Amino acid sequence: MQLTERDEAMLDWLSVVRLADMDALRWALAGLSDEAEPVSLRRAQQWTARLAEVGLVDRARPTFRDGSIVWATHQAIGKSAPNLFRQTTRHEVAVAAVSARYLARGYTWERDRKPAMRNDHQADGVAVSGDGKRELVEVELTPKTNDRYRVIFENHVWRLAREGVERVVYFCDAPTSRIVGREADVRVFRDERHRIVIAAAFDVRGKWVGDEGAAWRGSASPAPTPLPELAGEWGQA
DNA sequence: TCCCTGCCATAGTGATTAGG
DNA sequence: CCTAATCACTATGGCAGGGA
Repeated sequence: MQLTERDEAMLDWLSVVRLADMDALRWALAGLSDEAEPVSLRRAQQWTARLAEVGLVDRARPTFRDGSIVWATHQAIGKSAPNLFRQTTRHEVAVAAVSARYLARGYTWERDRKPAMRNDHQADGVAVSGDGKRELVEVELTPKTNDRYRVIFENHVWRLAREGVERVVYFCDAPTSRIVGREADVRVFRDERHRIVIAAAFDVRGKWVGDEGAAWRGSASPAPTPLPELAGEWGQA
């Protein structure tokens, strides 16, 4: 087996997101080949098969109804295999789905920094565009308590103002998007509100159903995918 | 039914080797 | 030395089979 640059980039990415489903792999494989459209499901499965054969990735189907979950093995990245039965697994798979779509848009993906102070908040990921603009990415499939939102949005506003963060983007299911949108309306100053973008991109089971692109349309930065205004349906929920 | 897998044929690419 | 044939891989998609 010949390990290509893209294979290595994929393993690096899996090292960051830990888990991904086949759909996320389709986007990540495209993004790391500088392509904007996802590769076929078949292709993603075969990529997985190719790397699984030499022990660099492993996969499982925790519930047979859903697709496979793929992760990089200890041999590949020096991290132990994830526990697929934790509560947070669904969330991690969703984060990977979002992350992979950022890759396909030419962003790179990083883990957010560890909380630096009391009341600090660590986002699910940081997407960095080609010209270095950073946006915090949150994936929320269940609403948090109001009190949590107070702390979190204070932190977002701080980071927008002080840490050079361009935008904060939430990817939610529809009910959660409404709640997050309402919180953002209340807690973020009017003239900063447009820098919090909320997309209803998942169904309640955590499957991506979003309009590919909606969440990027409000982009505050011109690159890499300059697009006009945020579509209304994603806006104030 | 949905989803994954194996097997198949085909095409493109880059490296290596045989022939002139 | 240059070109062409060959080889090893990867990419893509069709189709049948199998499990829950």
